[in-house]
Formats: sequence, structure tokens, C-alpha cells
Amino acid sequence: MEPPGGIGPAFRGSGHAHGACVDDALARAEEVCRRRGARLTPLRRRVLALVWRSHRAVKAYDILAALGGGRGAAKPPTVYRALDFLMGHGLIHRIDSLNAFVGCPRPERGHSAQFLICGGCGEVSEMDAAGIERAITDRAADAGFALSRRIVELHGTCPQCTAAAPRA
Amino acid sequence: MEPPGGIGPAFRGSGHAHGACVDDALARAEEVCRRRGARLTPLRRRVLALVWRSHRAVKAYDILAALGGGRGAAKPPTVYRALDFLMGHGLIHRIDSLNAFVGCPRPERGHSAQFLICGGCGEVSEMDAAGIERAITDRAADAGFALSRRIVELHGTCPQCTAAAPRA
DNA sequence: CACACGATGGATATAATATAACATGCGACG
DNA sequence: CGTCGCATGTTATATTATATCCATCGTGTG
Repeated sequence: MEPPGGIGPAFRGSGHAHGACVDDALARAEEVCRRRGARLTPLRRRVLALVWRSHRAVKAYDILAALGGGRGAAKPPTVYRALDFLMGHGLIHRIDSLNAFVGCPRPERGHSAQFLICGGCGEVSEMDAAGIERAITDRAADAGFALSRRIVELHGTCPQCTAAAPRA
Repeated sequence: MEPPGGIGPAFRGSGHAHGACVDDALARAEEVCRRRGARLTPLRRRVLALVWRSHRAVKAYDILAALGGGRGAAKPPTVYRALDFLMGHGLIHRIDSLNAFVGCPRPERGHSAQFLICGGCGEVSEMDAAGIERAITDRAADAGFALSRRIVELHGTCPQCTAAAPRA
């Protein structure tokens, strides 16, 4: 079974049914696209499933390889275009500090997320913390700065990895 | 007077004495290195000055080019090594969402910064907002997550560019 | 002085990430 | 049927970053 999911504000322990988790994500994606008249083509669906293979951030070239990087196979633009589409519809997020991508657990809601990124297991957990959001909004307003994109990527160690660490 | 250029929470207008601003930054860097026994060599100093040429984030390969990218000239590792040194001593910050670097206006203080990045003029303003910091710390603690690096990069439009914009 | 050592930077090569530009297939719709 | 637009394929290249090995230089030590 896959490494477990950092969905929701807490990292999850080991036992979660990741298959169902992926299926849910794909179902939500279908729904979102259907409502918007966007086309979740087989390629895009495949890329989305690959992003959801784990709860870690996935690199574009790993997706490329998984699609079959050899001859007659996928080329970089194919992957980047699919990723652009998925990002455009909020189905995945880019983690800039890793040059990598994670599935969004709540694509329905336009949200501005914060990410907890564990350096031990690599899991990425998405939060939508109103307090952080508000502090940022307030401070930007103080500066007269009109916000567009907010990037909050928090690196550290998740509870499971902290517990598993032999010692400091 | 504040150190210039996007320093402090406010963006500055056009007229500031940038030469003095760079000189100050270099002087602060000398001081920081001296106190730590670190060597701000001519190369590193030159790279730092190039980062400070503007208050925008500077790309590694632009620095490379400015050092003389031609024959007999600087190669990528030279630049990246200098940048690593400067980051290690808190003299510059990396802006992950731009793959670029900005000078740190307050290298003396270990701080965790937030960046306002104007999409119009490209200026980057560093903040150290206690409220944002606290919200992040609290929320990470809630999740049992041990923070190491915090990345807060806020894209948008600065007051000057907003004012200059023809209309919405 | 001779020498070892560590820090610095040079040189070569390549890895990793991303996009530009143009071509092809294919379904919708008049 | 024609053609329009979108998705994808194809080729090439741009951009960002690192690995590895080597040369130089100052410093401390025998």
C-alpha cells in the first residue's frame, strides 16, 4: 500500500485506504470538470492519478517517466500541458519550493492553501488556516499591496516522523 | 531612514539613492562576516553587489552573465557557490517561486521573512510580520508539525504600480 | 623550509526543469 | 463537406542547478 495521506490539516497515520482516496480524488475531479464544461481527457485523468499516487509532491519528470518516457512515448510538453490544465482547474497545486505537484483534496472550493511539507517522509499536507490567511491579508493591506497569489510552504517534520526519529 | 528599496513593509517610490543603499548592504555584510570569521571574498562581494543592483529578485544566470559569461569567465558553479555562501550567512534570500535571489536588508537578525513580490515592477519587499509568523507557528503546532523552513511569498501589485495602472 | 590541510574557486560535464514552435488528429457545427 | 478549435504529438532548445575533479593559496606545524 501507498504511503498514507496528508490530507486535511493533520498528517494521517499509516493505515488509510489509498485506493479509495485516489478514486475519490478522480471522482471529485470529474465532477468539477463536468460542472465547468472542462474536458478531463484520458491523458489528463492519467496524469492526475499519477499525482495522486502518493501524498507526496510529484515531479513532472517522474510523471513523464510513469507515462512511459521511452520511445514513442510522452514528451515533456505533454506532461506540462496536462499539469497546467489541472492547476488551472484547482485540481492540483504546485509546490514551488520543490518544483513538484500535489493533488488538491478540495478542488471544489476556491481556497488559498498552506502546505506542511515533511522532510522525513515527504508527505505534503494541505491546510486552509483562516488565521494565517487573515494575518497575510491584513499585513498586505497595511502595505497597500494588492495580493494575487499567496505561497505558504512550511517545511519541517510531521508527527509520525518526529515520533519515529531515534533521537535528536 | 529605513534601508531602501522594498525594504520594510512598504515599497518605495522611484527616488532613492540606490548607490548608498548598495554600499550599506555591503558594509552590513562585511560586518556580519567579520563577526563570524567568514570570508567575504572579492568574488562573493561582487555577487552580493550584483544581487543588490536592484530591489528585484535576480536570477543566477543573470549574475553569471554580469560576471562575464564569455570565455575565460565565470561558470555556473562559481555563481551558485557564492550564492550558497551568501544564503548560508543570511545575506541574501532565495525566492523559490521565481528561482531568484534578493538581498536581505537585515542580515544581522536571524529572522523568518515574508516577501511581497510585485508583478508590475518586479520589486520584492521583505517583511517580518509577527502576526503572520505567529499564525503559522500556532497552526503548525496544532498539527504537531515541527517547523524548520517557512516560505511565504506573496505575489501581487505594489502601491506604486497600482497607482500607475491605467485602470482595472 | 617542506609539508599537509582546508578553504576557495576554476573547468568540464551533465542533470533536472521547463517552454517555444510547429505539426497532426479529431470532433463539433454550420 | 469544410473549417474551426482544442488536445495532443514532435522537435528542438532554453533555463536552472549540480557532480566531479583539479589548481591555487594561505596557514599551521614538524
